[in-house]
Amino acid sequence: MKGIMSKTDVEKIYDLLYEHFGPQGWWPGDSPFEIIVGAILTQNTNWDNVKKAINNLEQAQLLNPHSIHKCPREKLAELIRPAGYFNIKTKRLKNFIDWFIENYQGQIENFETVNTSILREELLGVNGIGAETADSILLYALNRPVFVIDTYTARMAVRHQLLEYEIDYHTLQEFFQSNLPEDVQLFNEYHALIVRLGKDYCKPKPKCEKCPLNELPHQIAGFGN
DNA sequence: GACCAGGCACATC
DNA sequence: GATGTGCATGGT
Repeated sequence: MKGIMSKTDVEKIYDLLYEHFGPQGWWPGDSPFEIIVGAILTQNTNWDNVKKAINNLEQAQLLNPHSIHKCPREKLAELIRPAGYFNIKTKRLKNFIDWFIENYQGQIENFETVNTSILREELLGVNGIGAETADSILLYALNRPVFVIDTYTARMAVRHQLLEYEIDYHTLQEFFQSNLPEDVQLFNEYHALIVRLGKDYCKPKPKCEKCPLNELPHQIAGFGN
């Protein structure tokens, strides 16, 4: 995949975002397991709604794999209702938990010996876990050096013309990973900053006036997508 | 009321 | 292989 920007440009974007927004402190969550639950619940959903669902789970003492495993679907669905798509997300959460307990005894530590690309394939094998959710789990819950792509990333790439063509998930991921040092903390902060950019400026109806990326050399603000 | 939010699987052509 | 659709709550 051919990017029209240089390695230093990709790092320049990071610098601009970091200067503008500062550290984002991702992922919000107190444990790897909570981060995984959040990653599933936040699919196509506002994070504020996810927080309500996670609070409900915490109040019900369900923020651990075995408790969710034993929890009836109806009760689980009711607790995560604020996160939207609660029926499908109940299935997805259960699918993950079943796999996690079956293969790893519900122990996060048991992931440690598994190669990242193998683990990624295994996660993708769970119905309801796609590329972004798998990568979010790998990066934010398990500290693996995997760059997370989301709708904001794709939108930014189009708006700011990072690539000449092909903006599918894998291409975008390769673009960032091949132009950056393999650094978990960098990947963590970079994706979080892109989401912040998306929320503040790179929206479906763009607000480009004060976008920190206006300083980019190739920038064409407000077009695309 | 319309639009949007830190996707994904599945149906259909 | 590409494109369309269902899933759902809550804030702006």
